Amino acid sequence: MNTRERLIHVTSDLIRKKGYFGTGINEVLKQVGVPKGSLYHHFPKGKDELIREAVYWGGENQMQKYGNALKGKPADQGLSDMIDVMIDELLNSDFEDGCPIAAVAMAAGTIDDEIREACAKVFVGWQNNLAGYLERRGIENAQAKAEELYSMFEGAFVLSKAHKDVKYLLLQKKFINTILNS
Amino acid sequence: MNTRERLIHVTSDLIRKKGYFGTGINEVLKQVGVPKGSLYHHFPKGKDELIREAVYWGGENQMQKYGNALKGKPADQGLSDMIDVMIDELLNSDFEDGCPIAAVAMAAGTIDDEIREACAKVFVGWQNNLAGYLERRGIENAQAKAEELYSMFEGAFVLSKAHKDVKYLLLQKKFINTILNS
DNA sequence: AAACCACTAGACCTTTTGGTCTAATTATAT
DNA sequence: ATATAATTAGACCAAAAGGTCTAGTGGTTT
Repeated sequence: MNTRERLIHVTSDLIRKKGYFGTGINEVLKQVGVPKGSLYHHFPKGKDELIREAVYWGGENQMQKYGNALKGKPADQGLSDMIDVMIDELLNSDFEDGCPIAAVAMAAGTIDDEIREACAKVFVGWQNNLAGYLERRGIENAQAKAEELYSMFEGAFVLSKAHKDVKYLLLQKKFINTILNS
Repeated sequence: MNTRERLIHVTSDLIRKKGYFGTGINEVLKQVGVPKGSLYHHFPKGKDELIREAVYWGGENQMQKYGNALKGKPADQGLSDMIDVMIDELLNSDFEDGCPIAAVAMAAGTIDDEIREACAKVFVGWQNNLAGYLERRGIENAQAKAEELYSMFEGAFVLSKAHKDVKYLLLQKKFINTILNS
């Protein structure tokens, strides 16, 4: 893997744990093992550009994980497995890895607006992807339901991380059909 | 208002905008207009102690706002008005003011665990408060529904802030009765 | 008045932050 | 082989971070 990609991957990992302000350029450099010059060669605009790319990459990476969980399953089962993806990420990281986008999005309004837009685009991409999936399974109001499901999951992700307890994500499973059949 | 309270209020305002890492002691000091000595007199353990107190105060302050919105109304109307509290906060701050707890909670696992616990306690307090409210209105499974509603609202708060668009919070209103009657 | 207390004041310290800049190196052409 | 471009290397910088420490101020209490 090349330097540029490694910088993005490490940054993506850090921002999901610590957000925009908590992610330092020097820490990224140390983890990747490259000097400053490399970073500013690949990302001339510095930290903001790096974080923006990490948001996009983290978003696509996560969408693939969700896609794999959904693929070829009935809606309720697919969504339940999607929740398991989030649960596993929390458990496998001792509750450090939350949503790869949310921690940065929280600082929206106080940081570069292009980064906020990147977060928003990722969220929309996820929602549209899920809406298509639901539509293909004949579910009505698929777009609104996809948006609602992501609201629920996003909130439960935050609460489960804060409590170091996956119960909030597990609770979502009980409401999947409530939403799908509403 | 005394110095200690002003420090807490300003810190609470800052952490809801920028989270734990984005909130600097020097900025708090500048906004309150007091020197370092005052801060370390009132909060000998420094930043972490100040943030913890700000989390608790912000949590109680927010619960009061929610309580006022709910008070003396049927459940669906109360919850709808509670959502309006969040919407107003976003609109009145040009989408800078999100949940007063979530931005700090996102960094849980990488910061002082007592702060994470403070966030968790605030969330539980909110949920219990809402559960009691629902129970008093004869709603079954009040605790689970209260937890679910907060998951939904918390997620929608994040998404609406990221999009600079209150549509996600507005969408929650359409699902209030879906949850209450489930 | 004297002692004591809570609090303010801010200089100062170390470490870290994001960023710039110049040299050296490595690939890729020709 | 040589010129050219891409990349790495890291010293260096100003600003900001969180924190410590000593003086001083102002009000109570005795």
